[in-house]
Parts: sequence; C-alpha cells; structure tokens
Amino acid sequence: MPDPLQHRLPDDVGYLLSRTSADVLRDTNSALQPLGLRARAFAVLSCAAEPEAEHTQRQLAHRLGLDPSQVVALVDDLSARGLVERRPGEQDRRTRTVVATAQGHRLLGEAVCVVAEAQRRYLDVLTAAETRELRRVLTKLSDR
Amino acid sequence: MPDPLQHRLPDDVGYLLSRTSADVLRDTNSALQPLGLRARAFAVLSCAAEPEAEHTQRQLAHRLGLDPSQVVALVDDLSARGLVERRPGEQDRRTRTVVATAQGHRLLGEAVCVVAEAQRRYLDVLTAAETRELRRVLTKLSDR
DNA sequence: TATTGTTATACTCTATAACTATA
DNA sequence: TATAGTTATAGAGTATAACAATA
Repeated sequence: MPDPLQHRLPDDVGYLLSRTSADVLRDTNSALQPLGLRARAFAVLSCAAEPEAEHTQRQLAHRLGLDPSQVVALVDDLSARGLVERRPGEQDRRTRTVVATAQGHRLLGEAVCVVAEAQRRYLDVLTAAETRELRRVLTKLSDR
Repeated sequence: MPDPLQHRLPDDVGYLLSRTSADVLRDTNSALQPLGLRARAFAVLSCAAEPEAEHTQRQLAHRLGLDPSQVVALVDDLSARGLVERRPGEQDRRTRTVVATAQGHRLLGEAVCVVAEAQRRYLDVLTAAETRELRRVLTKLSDR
C-alpha cells in the first residue's frame, strides 16, 4: 500500500507517458500541418500505403486503436482529397478496403520525412541506445 | 531522407508513445472512476497535497502542462467537492494558491492506491529493470 | 442473428481570445 | 503595460448507440 505522502507525480510512469506523448504529438501535428495532415490521418494513410495490404476499415480501426466510426471520418477526408480510395471488398460485400492512390503515396513520402525530422529533434536528448531501448520497451507494452 | 516504403508505423516512437499513453490513461481513468476522479483532477490534487507547497494556479498549469483556463475548471470542481481550497496569495493579491483539504488528502490516499495498482497491472509485462529504464528515459525526455 | 460501414450524439481534451483585478 | 485568474468558445479526440446492407 503506497504512502500518499511519498507519491510523486514526476515518478509516475503513466503521467510521464501522457506528458511526453502530448509533447511529441504537438510537434508531429505542427510538422504535418503544411501538408494538411494530422497524426491520425497520417497513420491511416501509412497503413493504406502498405504494399500488398488491403485493410478493411474495421481492420484499420483495430490496428490503430481507433473506433470504427472515427475511421469513417478520417477516410472520408483522405478520400475527398484523392489520397486514398475505398474499394468494395471482394469476398464480403459489406466491407470496403482502403488503399492509397499515387497522390497519396507522394504525400506520404513528404509526411514521413517531416515526421521523422520532428521526432529526431524531439528524441535529440537521448542517446541512440536509449532511443532503441525506448522503442523496444514501448513495443513490448503495446503488444499485449 | 527516409524511404516511405520502409516506414513502419509500429516502429515510430511517437506513435508508440500515443498508443501506450492512451492505453494507460484509459486504465487509470477506469481505476479512478469509483472515486469520482479522472487523471487530470488526480494530478491537480496530487500537487495540491504536496507538503509545504503552495502552488498558484499559474504554477500548477505550468507544472502539469495545462492551460491556465483548464486549471480553473479542474480546481472549481475539486473545490466544490471540498477536496481542495483556494487561498488568496500573500504577496500578490492577484494569485490564488491551491491546497488540499483533509478530505482531499484522504481521497488522494485511495487514489494513489488504485492508480498504482492499475499501473502495476499495465506494466506487468516489463521486468523491474525495464520499468526503471522506461521511467528514467521518459523523465529525460520530459525534462527538456 | 451477427457483423460492416455509417450516422448521430455527447463528453472530454486542447487551444485561443478577451475580460477584470491587480501589479 | 504586463500578469493572474476567469469566462467563453471552437476544434479535436473519444465513446456509445442505433440503423441499413450483407453475411
């Protein structure tokens, strides 16, 4: 049973995750703004651009930890801008797969650069080994 | 210049931070729900309960990475429930310091327990060394 | 019956601008 | 004039329920 007097917010891993995640999200959104994207749209576009991958919207939602109704809005927007297109599912006519267009691939190329640059700046204070270890531990946490 | 075809969202540290942060935030809010708290209110209460500390609302905002206007609403709620009280600043009459009441300290005690338990479950998959290293690296990131 | 995409809705969180009282 | 707290508001993110088409 923890002693409340010894509780220190700055040592709380959940709190630290919230703070750092909010910071890097802000930086990422700023970096993406000139391209008319935000982090979540970038994530959807990235999945839609995977070679050989034909994700249904449901699969996208599950993969990205989003609600299916959020995927509808995100794909609506990306598709209205010609960056992805919805294709009717082949075996199951209820589903629609989301794939990046040529224009989507081009924009994703730029987006990957600006996001990588923003994160490089953000992770600047860490050594290469620390960044690798952080990625490894976060992957372990998110793989459950 | 990164190759977009080699970009993999699951390797993106910013994305991993978002996912894990959202997961632990959900767990934390669920754990706090019976106490009528959420993560941000818990953070404010925790600061207000620090011994010898008399934070102005501005200091709370800066310390927690919140906008001052958000602190107003959070303190309004905590104060209406008798968990904290606002005291007029002594040197500067514009300021109001926020301190936990006896009832606030009691509730914080319970909150610290349920949050620690939720995080223990969440961090379960990590070794003790990995958790320590995660805390250390996140602290380094958030201290900039 | 159950599931996919969709719409609608509400609540939380984040961000900004303006107002007031003090400094 | 600048700053602290406050109010108002809008936009983004999250969560839930319900509906039509299809399985």
